[in-house]
Amino acid sequence: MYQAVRGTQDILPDDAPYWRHLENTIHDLCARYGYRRLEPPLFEETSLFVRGVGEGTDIVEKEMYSFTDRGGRELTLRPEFTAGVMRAYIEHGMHTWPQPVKVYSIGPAFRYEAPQAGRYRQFHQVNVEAIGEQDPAVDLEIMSVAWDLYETLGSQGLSFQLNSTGCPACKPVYIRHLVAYYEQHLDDICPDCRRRLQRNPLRVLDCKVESCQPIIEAAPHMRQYLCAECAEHFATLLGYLDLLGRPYTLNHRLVRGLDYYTKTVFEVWAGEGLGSQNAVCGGGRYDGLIEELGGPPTPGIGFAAGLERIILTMKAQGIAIPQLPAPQVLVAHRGAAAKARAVVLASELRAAGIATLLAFGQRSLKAQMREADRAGVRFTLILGGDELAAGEVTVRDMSAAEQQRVAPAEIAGWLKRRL
RNA sequence: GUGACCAUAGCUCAAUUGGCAGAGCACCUGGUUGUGGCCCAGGAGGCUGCGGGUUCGAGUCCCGCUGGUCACCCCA
Repeated sequence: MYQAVRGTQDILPDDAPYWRHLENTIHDLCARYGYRRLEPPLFEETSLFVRGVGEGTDIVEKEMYSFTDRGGRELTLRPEFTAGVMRAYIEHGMHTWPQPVKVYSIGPAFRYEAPQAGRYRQFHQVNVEAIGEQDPAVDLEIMSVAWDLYETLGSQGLSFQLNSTGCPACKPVYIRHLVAYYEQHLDDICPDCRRRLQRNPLRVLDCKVESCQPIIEAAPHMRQYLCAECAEHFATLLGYLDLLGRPYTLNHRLVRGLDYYTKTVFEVWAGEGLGSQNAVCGGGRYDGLIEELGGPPTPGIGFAAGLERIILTMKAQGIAIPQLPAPQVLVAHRGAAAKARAVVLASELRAAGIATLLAFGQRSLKAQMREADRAGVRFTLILGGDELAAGEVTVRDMSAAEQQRVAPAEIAGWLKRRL
């Protein structure tokens, strides 16, 4: 028997209301902040992601769904959104638009990872970007969109983790000091950290091995090495956050897996429901990315949030979602002639804007009533020999268990007054 | 990619030292001639994830594969 490919899943009708509610919330929220939708394609040239995400990252090294198409192009299913959005910014000359260009995207992304709770190979993200403005107020705005998303949904127990990773002027200086510090403790750290020191030194900061913790605690912090510009940017952002009374946790160990981040980086951590995955949202500033991809020097900041993870936390916290409207009328019938009338009646009711179910087959009236009951409709319309002869329709109010005859021409109006 | 645990009906789970594969829910049909929910009766639904092995006999024991969950890793 076929089954969904490892790491992929079906969104079934019982879960669909969560998705719809979440997507509606995102669209409303982005509109409130003046972000417009931009949907890049699901796949791009592989080299775009290699350059954009970074050659040494896990994503590029071992997680991309890459393939060669029939024209010999090297393509990759997007593992994240930012690279594609930046490509679109450059390709469509958006640097000539009013800056910053504020856009968002919703859709699937693909990474070849070991699936577990809250982690899938096809997963969905909302991605929000503000491109072309370096003002820390933009950092604040991006973080506020993320904040408001969770606030609007009613999520509890979230924490905003915040750090600055500096810029090309100060980040390398810090890395040199960090490496120098760690080289004095080579015998005390775990093998993974010794490897990280070679490949991606910042990653030692989020090592979880017990014996590495004291080393990390005593390690130099990025913030001690921020250049004047980065320090001022960060201080201004913190001031804005304080003005709005937004709680955040300064986390000097927060480093992110994608190479393009500069200055502000942040994550939102969920309290429960995600197993060992705690990040429901991650983002930051990427002031060098567009230039790296062949565009003009352009600052930018954005974040991505995982929709599956948001829904998992919503369920874990029992967050209520709006009920989707269900059909309120079912048309039942007895006999071929009545069924023909029922087919027409159902069509007329839908045309009149009344969500209507038609009983299929020619099952007993009992079975059709049972179907109406399970569907939860308020009225069942019955068409049989008697109704045909009288030129009327029987309308049964399911909750009151009362019924009456109504003329077909009046039935739509009769129902509309009561629904 | 590494390690641990797990896999029985659509769902949640039973099945004695290895001895005929079951229940609840859900689904279908009935319980007089055209009426739902509650109740009663019946029915359908399984090559016990897949493939090998041990055995007179395997859902049960062994091996491999696939998938799920968890941890590592990483991230949304």
